[in-house]
Amino acid sequence: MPHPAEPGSDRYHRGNLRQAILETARSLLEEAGPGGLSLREIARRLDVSAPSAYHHFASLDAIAVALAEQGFDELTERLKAATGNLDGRLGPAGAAYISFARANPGLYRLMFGEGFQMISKKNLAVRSLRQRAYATLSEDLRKRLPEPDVSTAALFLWSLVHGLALLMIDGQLDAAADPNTMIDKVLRLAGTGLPRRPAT
Amino acid sequence: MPHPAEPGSDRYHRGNLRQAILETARSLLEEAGPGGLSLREIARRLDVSAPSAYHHFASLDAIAVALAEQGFDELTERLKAATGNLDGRLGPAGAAYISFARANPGLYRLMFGEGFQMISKKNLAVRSLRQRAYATLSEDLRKRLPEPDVSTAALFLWSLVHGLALLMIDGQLDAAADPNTMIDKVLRLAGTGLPRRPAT
DNA sequence: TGTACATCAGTGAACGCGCGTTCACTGATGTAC
DNA sequence: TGTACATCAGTGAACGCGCGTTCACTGATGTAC
Repeated sequence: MPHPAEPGSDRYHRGNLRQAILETARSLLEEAGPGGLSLREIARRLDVSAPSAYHHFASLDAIAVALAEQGFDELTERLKAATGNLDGRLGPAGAAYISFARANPGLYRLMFGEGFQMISKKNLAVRSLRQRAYATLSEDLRKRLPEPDVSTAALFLWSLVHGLALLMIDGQLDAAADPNTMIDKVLRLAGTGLPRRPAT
Repeated sequence: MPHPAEPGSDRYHRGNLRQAILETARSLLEEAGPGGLSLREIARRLDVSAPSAYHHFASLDAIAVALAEQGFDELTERLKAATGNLDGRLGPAGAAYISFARANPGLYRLMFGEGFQMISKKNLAVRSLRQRAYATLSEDLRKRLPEPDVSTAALFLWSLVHGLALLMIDGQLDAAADPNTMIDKVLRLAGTGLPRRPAT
């Protein structure tokens, strides 16, 4: 009996393949990066034929977009949790942002990275998700900063955490140092500014 | 006469194919991104057979590494030029860094981006180029900043310009604003730090 | 309760594609005599 | 100056690969009577 699909077994029939595809796609994304996402590999891991996915997603692109949506939801949630109670400190939000990226590097890259190699539709969809997320974040910043040039401050902060997150994800950093203290120190510098050179 | 190769013509025979491959690869890189680099496409554009490349490069990877090397050389040069005469201001160096990335987005991404999808050898080679570049940069910073925590300052600065460069390359920013003034404002914030929230 | 049937989530086979690389070759170049 | 020859940058054909997607199908599910 190859695939008897007894009721109660964990065969897919009737509904849970969609969910299984997303979960598997997500681990594949973390293992192989956005470029490694492959419908055939997902199907292989689920021990299911490749075309079966087409009953749940229009294309591989659609799967990637669904993952990116998950990612933006989760990131937003984490940031909300980090900024919730205190109302002036931005450090915790920055740390939460970077921690999300470090916990989900493949997903983070899908969300924010390499716009270039994406196929048309995915590119547009993901781009608009990004822009929505950014709008939310800077709206939030607006409440915490003096009025003039909020947008510069938002861009400054986003650049900083985005850059630091990617450098860490890419393993470009001193392996010796403790990541969390490094993040902490860098974010503190965002508050104080770079030290001036010693007066000559 | 299909390929008569008269002396003085711009046929490749004897030596200039290597150069031509690098140039074409570089424009392809800018058009299609690192993921779009393709030996066959390069050959096609040069109107040359694909295997001919193997007389000059061991593999497609080797071409990519050669491009990355070019990139690091050029970036280093630009930074040197920007920091040469003045000795305390970091703004010009930051601006030069970002300007390099904006002028060569594909190359910049090859150099610093998406480590994940690279094939083994290329990955290692490019990674070590990056680390070398970073070491040079922070060595230079060491001369411009008060001693304690130079490495934090270097990481702060690198994160900021890297993040901002990528956001601009990806076209994630307000298309309305003028890029150069935005860069300028953000870099100035790196000196002063974020404004404090209004005292309650 | 038992049978006929529509639904639709799954299947295997096949499509066309572009890729990096290998192979045995060819034919122009430039050198040795 | 003229001929024989080694070199080696180029060639076309072919390899095996993995991919996304389409197609006509099958067979279990759950519903209507």
